[in-house]
Parts: sequence; structure tokens; C-alpha cells
Amino acid sequence: MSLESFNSIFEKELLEEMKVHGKFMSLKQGDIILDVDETIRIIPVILSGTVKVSRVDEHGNELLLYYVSPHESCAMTFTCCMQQVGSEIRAVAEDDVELLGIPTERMEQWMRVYPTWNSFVMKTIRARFNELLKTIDQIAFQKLDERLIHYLKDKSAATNTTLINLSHSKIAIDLASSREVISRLLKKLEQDKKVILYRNQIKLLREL
DNA sequence: ACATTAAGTGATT
DNA sequence: AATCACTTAATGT
Repeated sequence: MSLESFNSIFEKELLEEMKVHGKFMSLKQGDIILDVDETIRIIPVILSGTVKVSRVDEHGNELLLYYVSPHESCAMTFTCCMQQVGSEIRAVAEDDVELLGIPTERMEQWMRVYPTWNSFVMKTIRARFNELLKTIDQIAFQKLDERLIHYLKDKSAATNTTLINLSHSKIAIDLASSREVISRLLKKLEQDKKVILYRNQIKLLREL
């Protein structure tokens, strides 16, 4: 995928500037793009692949926040790059990822000069903020089984497939739960004909 | 065939 | 819902 796919979003002048100032980067699956406490030097704009953004507590436990898909950027980076504050989150390449790194200095300038950049930034912040609210709702009010269903749907949407390649323990880590609990919940879902379980794979059925 | 890793189960808190 | 201890099943070498 390339910058051309942004034609409908940004004006040509901005696209030119992105070509000049942006650094094309290619990450392998599992690469850590940004870890906790690191300071941000670039704004990533995802060209292809999916990035997983998660919160990490003092013991190293992770909690999934959201996925960043192509044509999106990470809302957290916008807010903390401007003040050069350390990252509160960890961003990992969920699969092989290509992204365009925009130097933070360009941010301010583009915000003023290019309305499309401005609305792009606002759009991604609003989208992420809404997702965060949903996640908070889930943790505060929903049971783990509902969180799990949401997680599977989310994952399926992010990777555009109903066959999910994940072990039970990976899921448990993302949801800050334990493997046994996830296994038991998944088994219930399987009995309800909502998924089919394999080793390291979960097939989502329509009824989910 | 053996070791390793994923998943299933029951008991305990 | 989490943790432990243990079993069973699948997969890699």
C-alpha cells in the first residue's frame, strides 16, 4: 500500500510534504513500535497492517486498549508528542506493518496550514476516545464473557477474517485475565455454537 | 519416540 | 473470577 490511497483524504500539497518529510518504515510482526516511557519523535500513519495499543502496569501486565488500522494514526502520540512527554502506552506490530513516520515538528505547522490534516487528527482522536470510553464501560460494567465477545469481534474486524490466530493465553493477557478462565468461557461459546475452537485458532460463527 | 506447548478440569480461595 | 495442581491432546524435533 502507498500514499496514493490517501488521495481522497489529503490535498496534493500535503501529500507532497508527507513524501518529503515522512520516513517510510517497515516493521515485522511483534516489533515494538513504541514502549512505555519512551518519548515520541515521530507520528506514525499506518499504511498497512495492524498495530495493537495496550496499557502496561507496573508489573508488566498488559491490557488491550485498541487496534490501529491502515489510514489511521495513534491518538496517544498526537497528545503526548506535543509536550514531549513519555508514552503511557505500548504499541506493538500485530502483523507486518508499514507506516509513514511524520516528524513531530511538522505537526504544528500542518495543523495550521492544512485543514485536511487538522480534521484527520481530530477524527482519529475522536474515534479513539470513543473506543476508550467503550473499553472503560466494559471493564466497569460488563462481565468478562461480554468483554471476550467484544474482543473477538474487534480482532476479527481488525484483521478482516473470522478465523482468528490466537492462543487462549494470549487472549488472557490482552484481557488481563487468566488462561483457564478464557478457556472455560470459550468453551461455553463453542457449546452455544458461536465459535469453533482449534489449537491456536478460533473460528467465529455468524451468530456471534 | 520424546519434549514442548496448548488446552481441559477440579478444587480452593 | 483467579490461582494451583494436574491431566490430556496436539505439535515439533
